[in-house]
Amino acid sequence: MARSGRRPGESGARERIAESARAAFGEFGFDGATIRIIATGAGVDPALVHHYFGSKQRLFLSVMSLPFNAEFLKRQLLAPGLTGVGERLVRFFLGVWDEQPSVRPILTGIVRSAMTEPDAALLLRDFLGRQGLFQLVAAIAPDRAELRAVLVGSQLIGLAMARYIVGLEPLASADPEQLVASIGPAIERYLTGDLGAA
Amino acid sequence: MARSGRRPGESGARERIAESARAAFGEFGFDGATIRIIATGAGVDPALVHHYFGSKQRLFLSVMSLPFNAEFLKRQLLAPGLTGVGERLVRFFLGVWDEQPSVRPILTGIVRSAMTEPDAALLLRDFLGRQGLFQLVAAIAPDRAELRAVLVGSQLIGLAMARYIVGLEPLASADPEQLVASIGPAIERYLTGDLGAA
DNA sequence: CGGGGAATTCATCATCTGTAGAATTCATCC
DNA sequence: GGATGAATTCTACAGATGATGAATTCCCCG
Repeated sequence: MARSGRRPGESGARERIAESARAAFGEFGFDGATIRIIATGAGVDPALVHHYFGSKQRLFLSVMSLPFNAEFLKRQLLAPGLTGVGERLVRFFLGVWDEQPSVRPILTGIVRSAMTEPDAALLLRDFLGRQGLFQLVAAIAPDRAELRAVLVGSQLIGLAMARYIVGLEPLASADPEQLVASIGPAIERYLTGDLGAA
Repeated sequence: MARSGRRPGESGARERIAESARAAFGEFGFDGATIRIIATGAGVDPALVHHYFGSKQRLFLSVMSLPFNAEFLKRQLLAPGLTGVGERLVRFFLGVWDEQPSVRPILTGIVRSAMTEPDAALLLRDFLGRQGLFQLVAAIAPDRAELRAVLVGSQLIGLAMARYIVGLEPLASADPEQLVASIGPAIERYLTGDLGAA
């Protein structure tokens, strides 16, 4: 008579929860994405979320990790030489946001949550700093690589915020190649140019 | 015996609530800043907040308006001519964040809240777009002023996020003049340079 | 000196939040 | 085929949150 208990067949509930969580974190941020919203999105009882992931924080950290491959990026961006590396980086960055439906909620979620959640801010710092961009920048310009990396990071994160989160026009609906041509040279200067006195 | 009722003398409660609200919104964002936190910060009962401002949203909008004076900025930045206008804009921008203790929580609050609160996103769009930066940019470069304005805005907002909200090193503790020298030319190119094909 | 209105607080509501524990159902292994 | 354990749900709690309405106290004007 009761409807509790295990359901027959393979359910894949855990993966459905993870996907629903990514979507919710991406749309509403850490605070706005409630466990009940996530559970409903996965067609599942809220308690099951805790059963699998323990707490909301652990759920966030388990599910929102970025598949960032610095080695691959280095090869991809530096193969044609140094000239045009700024354009290529912007093109790659926009491509990830525009064309990869699985990665986008992770990125928006991290950015949205980093404003208020220290854990998310840590993820963002890692991506922009030592664990992420820095690896790439150090291979291009060893001198003052930290400063160059965060300058590039600040422009890229500002671009993402304006285009994808705040929806600032005409940035939000600009043609990607227009942005590559506009922003690429600025990035390239951060990467290889003269940054002024220390 | 009861402690309710009006208190003797001038209290300035309304202004204390406004200030406490600015501080709380700046530190915790719209969602994190609860009415109780705001009331406690003002030394006041939570109901008084509603008495004066109606709802939390109206409180936010009443209290978080930016004193942005485009005319003053134009005169200030364009007086010495066009050369170096990028550096001057970055210097002015950093000066507002670094040196004006009253404006800073408003800025952090808008940025923090814009990630999840549509009203705050609107404020941010206004500041970066038609009502704000665009006024300045149009006076400098009439051609493609909208695009130039949002490009400048994206770099400035990214800088603010990295330096003041996420605390990304070495950006967070960099010397302002170092940042003026590093970022100013990029801004200047957005303002006056060639942005590539349309 | 009396009354109207503003300031302030109290008590409270309905709702939502993350989380925990117990109960129920199924799959699998011996 | 009974036992063990995992999957899933139910019920519930304790706390926080935004909001409301009534009560209380004071100021000011006549």
